[in-house]
This record gives sequence, structure tokens and C-alpha cells, in this order.
Amino acid sequence: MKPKGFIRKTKQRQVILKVLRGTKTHPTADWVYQEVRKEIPHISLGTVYRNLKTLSEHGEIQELSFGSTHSHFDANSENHYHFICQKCGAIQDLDLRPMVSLEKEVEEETGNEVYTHRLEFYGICSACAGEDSKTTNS
Amino acid sequence: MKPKGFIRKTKQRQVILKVLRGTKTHPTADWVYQEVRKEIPHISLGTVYRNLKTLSEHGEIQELSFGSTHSHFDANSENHYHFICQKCGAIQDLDLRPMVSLEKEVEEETGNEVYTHRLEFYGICSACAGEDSKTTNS
DNA sequence: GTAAATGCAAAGAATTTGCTAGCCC
DNA sequence: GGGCTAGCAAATTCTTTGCATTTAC
Repeated sequence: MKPKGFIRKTKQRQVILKVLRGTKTHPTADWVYQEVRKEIPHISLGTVYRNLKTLSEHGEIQELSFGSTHSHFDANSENHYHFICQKCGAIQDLDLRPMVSLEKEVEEETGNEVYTHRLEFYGICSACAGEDSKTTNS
Repeated sequence: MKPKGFIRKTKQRQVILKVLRGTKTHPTADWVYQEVRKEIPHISLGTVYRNLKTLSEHGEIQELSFGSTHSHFDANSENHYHFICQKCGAIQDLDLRPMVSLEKEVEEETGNEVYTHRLEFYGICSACAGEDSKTTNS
């Protein structure tokens, strides 16, 4: 959660971070890999994975793992909430203010140290809902 | 989210459900497999996976996927919140009342249909925190 | 009787890891 | 120069799937 030691600035790492910061989507490791390859064709997938892991350990980015098998990454490392469409898989950022006070509440209830929390909403996004009405009579 | 058609009651399925309801932990598929094998030694892992999937599709159980690579399952299909220890991986149920009103808020903000939400707290559980103080001076 | 479920094993997919060479500080 | 990183590929791990057989309703 807090920076562990120093993190070296390699070309690969910087491009990965740039790519991640340049999108509003919440891409998978493989998507990042494909994008970074446009700039560093010889980068390896393993390097991308290692860097994504390192970066999230240092709090530079956030790893999100929802129901799916693979993780998504988010360059916005501040706490914010998401909506996930169960039909098309889209991930949207929400404007709700993070309810930090809840963390204190949980600390008092459990005696644990709470560092962060995550809130996700699941449903059908407006785009998919439109199509849904066609298939309602199934 | 809502029951889809009929679900056949096989011996395997019933034991899986029983095992899951008989624990307060949030076991992985493999743990369930090991437990069920005590009663049905010849059950296959594939069957366990298939049933866990079926059961969660029918709303009988809940699939939880946190940061880790593998899913955990919860026989409590009502919405409730969790605390996850980032050191030992323990998962605790919390007593916080589900904030259903948030779902409406998100619906209004986004225009999406929200069916459910999930809230998780991350940190260090009290047991691990005790040990932590020994290694603070690293 | 028939559709759905099981067992078994093999396939799949995402991620991690070992090792050598190279680059950052 | 020393150690953190990259590259490459093989290995791991969790999960899914095909097919023949069995079972629930």
C-alpha cells in the first residue's frame, strides 16, 4: 500500500504507465501489452505483467479483479467506485464520493486495520438495456 | 440473477450445497472438492466446478472473486460485505447493513439498471496486525 | 424416455517464474 | 559496478470442455 523502497524508471515501465494513463477504459494486461508494443515492439508479455504488478504494489496504479478470469488495471489510484455491465462487460467509473468513514466503522467492528475499500455495482448498462427489451419475452 | 428454469437435484449437487452451507469460511472450489470427496469419493473436480457455476447462476450461492487468482464461494446468497486480510488472505463477513439505496443513486447517475453491489474492505486483520509489529522495523 | 448431469481426461487461458544478458543509478 | 529489469520460454494454476455413460423426473 505504501511505496516499498525505490522504483527504477525503465523505458518499458514508463511507457506502460503512459499507456495506462492515456485511457479511460480499464484495460487488461494483454491490452496494455498490445498498446505498448506499438512503441516498444520487443517488449515481452512477462515484462508487462511484472511491471503491472510492481506498479500496483507501489500504489501507482490499481488492479481490479471482478468476476472475470482476468484482471483489469486502472491508472487512477485514488479510491473510486465502478459499475460493471453483466452483459457487455463494460466498466464505468462512478462519481460517488468515497465513503471513507466506513473504513473506521469496520475497524471498530472488527478490530482489523482497514487500509482501503472497494465498491462495485453490477447490472445492465443503458446501452445493453435498450437491446434487452427486445428479448424480454423469452 | 433470477432462477433460470428448473434445477435438477443430484446427489453431488446436494452435497456440494450442504458442504458450502456448513462452513463460515469462504472456500475455494478445490476446498469444496476435497470436502465433498469425503462423502462422494468418486466425484470429479469438473463436476464441482460445473455445480458451483450452476448454483450461483440460480442464486443459491455467491461467487466471490477478490484480488487472488481463484474464486471463493459463499453459501450466503444475500448481499453482505466482506473484509479481506491482505496478509493471510482471510475473508470475514461484516455486519454492516447493505446500503441498497446506493443502487438507486447509481441508477440515477448513470441510467444503468443496477441489480446488486459489492463492498469489500482490505487491510490487515487483528491476528496478523499483532505479528506485524515485530517486523515493523524492516 | 429424455434431457440434464457425471466422470474422466485433455484442452484452455491467464499469469508467474527461472535464467542470462543488459540497463539504471 | 552492483543490482534491479528485460526478454524469452517453459511451467503453474485455476477453470472449462468434449464425449460416452448414467441418472433424475
